[in-house]
Amino acid sequence: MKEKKTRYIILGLLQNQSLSGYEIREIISNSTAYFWQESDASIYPTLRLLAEEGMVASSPQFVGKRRKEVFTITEQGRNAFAEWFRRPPEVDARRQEFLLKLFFTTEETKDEMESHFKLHLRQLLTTLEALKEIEKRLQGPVEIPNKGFKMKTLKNGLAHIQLEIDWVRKNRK
Amino acid sequence: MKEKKTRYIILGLLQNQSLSGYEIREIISNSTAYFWQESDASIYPTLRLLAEEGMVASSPQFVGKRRKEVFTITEQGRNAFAEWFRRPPEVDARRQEFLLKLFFTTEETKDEMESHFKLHLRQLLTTLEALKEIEKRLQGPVEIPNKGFKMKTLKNGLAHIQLEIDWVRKNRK
DNA sequence: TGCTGCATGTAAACAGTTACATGATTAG
DNA sequence: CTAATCATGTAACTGTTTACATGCAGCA
Repeated sequence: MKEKKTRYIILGLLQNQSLSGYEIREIISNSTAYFWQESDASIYPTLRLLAEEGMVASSPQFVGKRRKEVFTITEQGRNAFAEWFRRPPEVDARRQEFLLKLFFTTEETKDEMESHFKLHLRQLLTTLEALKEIEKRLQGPVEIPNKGFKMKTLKNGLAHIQLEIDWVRKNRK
Repeated sequence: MKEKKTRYIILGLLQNQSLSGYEIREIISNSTAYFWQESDASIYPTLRLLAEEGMVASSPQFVGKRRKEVFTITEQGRNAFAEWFRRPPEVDARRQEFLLKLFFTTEETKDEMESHFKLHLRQLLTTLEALKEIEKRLQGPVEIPNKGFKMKTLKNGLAHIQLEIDWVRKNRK
């Protein structure tokens, strides 16, 4: 029984504030993307779907002349979110192409793998920086509801990234 | 540019040996599934596709009276695999429902999250055991081509699982 | 004038999963 | 005899991505 998970990150973000599709995209891509990604194009259709189902209500807002469609969660939406939250999280399908390539590495291809290691490390360091940025923001005086749990989520990411960096440094050569 | 990745794990497994669809399924579900999963139903159609493309050749084999369709990689298949191997691994779409729920936890829902932690821990311990089993097999005297790289892949998994277990133990309560 | 960022969307294609279906063989 | 395992498959669905498309506003 598969079911569109995109719904829940949207409903989750709408718990504490009304947001436009664009704002949701922004939040996802620079704060939750490290543990939950969505492609840009998936936001708008899902918002429309949620609106049709009565999970969110939309109303146009204007900043100057620029129109924005702002979405607010409804009581029904809150219930659907709570119902999802209670369900045990599904184990996520692991598909790590980097490890698949490592697994299939041979004496003949180990130099190619070595270059994948290099790239992997660079990407990890970039991600690490990004996460540290978020950490700074989160540690700052900003008011964020349920900061503690968001911090825990972040720390989990930081720990895995740091482990992976150490592992890469030990295993490449 | 998305492209069926299922092809490559199949081609990879066929590098050193000819296998039937069923055997491929078995290998995936009890040895690579920890970093690369495939649903059972995806194997057979992909094998047929690969056969149509000339990447694999199939020939019926009989064990007693039982028919088995055994697949062998072709030169073309080896080239396609090598070409894939050289390409930089794509960053995998992270979608960790457990973390998404942690991120959205509030004072009101923290008990529910606690029960998710419990289940998560149990699942981690099960996975840890399974990985240790594989480790034992791998450390044994069995002849496995390019053992070293397979061992590295495994150790990576073990390290992350162990980290996650420690993290869970620190963060639940 | 042209570029960047804000803002919203659609159509088509594709990958992957679920659920179902079938039958042979072997071990207890 | 019957349950488990070996063995192979398909149809339908659905979630997701890719690529494309549009237009306004502000700034240099």
